[in-house]
Amino acid sequence: MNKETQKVEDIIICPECGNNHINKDYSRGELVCTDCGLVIDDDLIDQGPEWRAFDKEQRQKRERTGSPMTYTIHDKGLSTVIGWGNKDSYGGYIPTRNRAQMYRLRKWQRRIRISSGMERNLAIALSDLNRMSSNLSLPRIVRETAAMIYRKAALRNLVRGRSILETAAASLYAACRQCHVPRTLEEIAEVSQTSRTVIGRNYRALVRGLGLKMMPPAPQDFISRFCSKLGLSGDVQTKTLEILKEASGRELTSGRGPLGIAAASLYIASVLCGERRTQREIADIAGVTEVTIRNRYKELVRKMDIEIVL
DNA sequence: AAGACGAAAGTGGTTGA
DNA sequence: TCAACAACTTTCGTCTT
Repeated sequence: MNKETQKVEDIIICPECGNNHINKDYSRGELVCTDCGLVIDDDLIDQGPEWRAFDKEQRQKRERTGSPMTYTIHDKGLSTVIGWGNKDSYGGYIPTRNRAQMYRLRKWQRRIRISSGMERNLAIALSDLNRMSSNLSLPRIVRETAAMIYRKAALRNLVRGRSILETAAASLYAACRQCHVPRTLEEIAEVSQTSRTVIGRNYRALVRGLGLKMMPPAPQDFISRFCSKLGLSGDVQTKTLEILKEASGRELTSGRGPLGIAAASLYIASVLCGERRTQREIADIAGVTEVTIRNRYKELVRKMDIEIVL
């Protein structure tokens, strides 16, 4: 089909004046005859996207429905933005002499959007949060939780006097734990350009200041991740969880680092299932030392009457 | 040769006076 | 502010597979 025929097919004749100067105004959903001004169809449906998107980025740019409300944008993605087209709300063009005024309006709109110090603070923090959780490929729910925690912290003036980045990292750590997708302090530190110690300190301040009820991380929560990193089967995972259940039933887990417990039970399970990994391999993944695994697993084996043959 | 073992000293953070 | 403290790490020589 060449351009010529396509053009012909698109012509709509105005029933009022018989001309074909019809203007489709998708932004207002109207078919208007530019000669006599008759609105032919005010219920014009914009059928499907007139654009094509080849990748996610393009689609995000072109999609007309906005994102759902989210805590990860500092104004929850709900603020008004003055559009850039030089048209007024009736679709008419804005005269040149008013362009400067429009420009100033847009400028102030932007400034109001990120006005107070807190808004600015939030904007920075949330972009940090986003970057860090991307690097850790954390699920959306964790990002939202982290953003919410940071928001609360900001509202309670817990950020002033602290580094935004550190507080953001601490929020993320807290969110991970709350959502039962724990990351170690090391892992958070890794992507946050700060130290484990500092994040830990800020985290504690956060918990105290917001009255968050945080349970110590459960060893169970680490298992699936460690297993997949070690290339261990579901059997091992199941076995590990069994061991952990038994161990916590016998009060063998309290007062011990959950990472050490997780690593030790994983080691035991890997041996029992005939998919043995060395203490060193597991230690590296879990972020503890072989010695800790050794101490924990000896203890578990002794107190739980597990027979282990290396 | 690699892995497991365990003793001993060191580390960083918490707690309580 | 400081010392005691528990959990964990580092280090290293020895034993096991």
